[in-house]
Amino acid sequence: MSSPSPISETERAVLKALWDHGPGTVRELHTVLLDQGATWAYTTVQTLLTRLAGKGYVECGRSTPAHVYKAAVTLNELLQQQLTDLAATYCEGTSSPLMLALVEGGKFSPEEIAQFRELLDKLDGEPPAKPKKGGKK
Amino acid sequence: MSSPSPISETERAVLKALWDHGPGTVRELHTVLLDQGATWAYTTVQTLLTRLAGKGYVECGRSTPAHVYKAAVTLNELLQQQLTDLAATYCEGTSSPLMLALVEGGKFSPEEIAQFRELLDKLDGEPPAKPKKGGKK
DNA sequence: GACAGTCTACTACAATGTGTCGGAGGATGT
DNA sequence: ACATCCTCCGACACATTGTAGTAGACTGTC
Repeated sequence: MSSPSPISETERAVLKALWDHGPGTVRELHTVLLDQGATWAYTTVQTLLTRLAGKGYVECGRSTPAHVYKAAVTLNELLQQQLTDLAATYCEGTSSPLMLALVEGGKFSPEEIAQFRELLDKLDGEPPAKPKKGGKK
Repeated sequence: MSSPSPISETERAVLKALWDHGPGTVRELHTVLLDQGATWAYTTVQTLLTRLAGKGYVECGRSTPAHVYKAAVTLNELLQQQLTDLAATYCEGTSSPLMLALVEGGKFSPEEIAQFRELLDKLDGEPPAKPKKGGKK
């Protein structure tokens, strides 16, 4: 079920490079990463990419001459996954404790708070895509 | 500081037992866990407890005859820590992307949404609980 | 068609982290 | 003093992670 393979530190760095830089070949990503200060060998990046692909976080386009890798998940999706995982792990799947902790722990600016309100409004307005009967509104 | 030692699956189970059951000795916790279906040996629980203590998640009261262990963090604190960690890892420390993902991903009930609004109101009302000196702009 | 350069696939390996305990030796109650 | 119960330390196999080398397929160019 929801056993999202964990992403390690280094794998994350590669995934981020993919997000920032967009799809690319091993060589391209390797260059990008070196520019960012990494010191890995070409093959290391390749391994990382392969592992990431194995875990489903990136896709590998089999083109010529070199494979092109691209992120298979967005940052937002990844966050959602992690959050879901947290909820499952600690709160029997419910998310409200997370929300509580987030609001309590995160120091948000008034602007952000306002933004969140809008988010909530939107949620309220158009519930899920499934029209639950009894529009209790 | 920001390197909260990770808690493993099994360690988490023990921590949960501590939360649910309250402070207790190794033997007590062991019993509780067996009841919950675990099949660990007494010493396994002990190891887990020790590791948890080493990581700072539980405290060990040196009483006679057996040490009494108790959780050193609450669920909420742990969640906050994990959330902070997530934010640091993926969003350069900002929490709003998390909020966004949470709201988008979590299917909240109208009641919960209303509850969140209240939370936000509270935040809004009494902003900086800590008067940071030197009004950093 | 042979060569040099580029790629991918496969393999390796040490360092950690995890899951699981066993046994030695000290403290305790009777 | 004896039977217990407890803690401390050490152990071990297995999975994951970080890091990379090598062999062999491909390809564009004389």
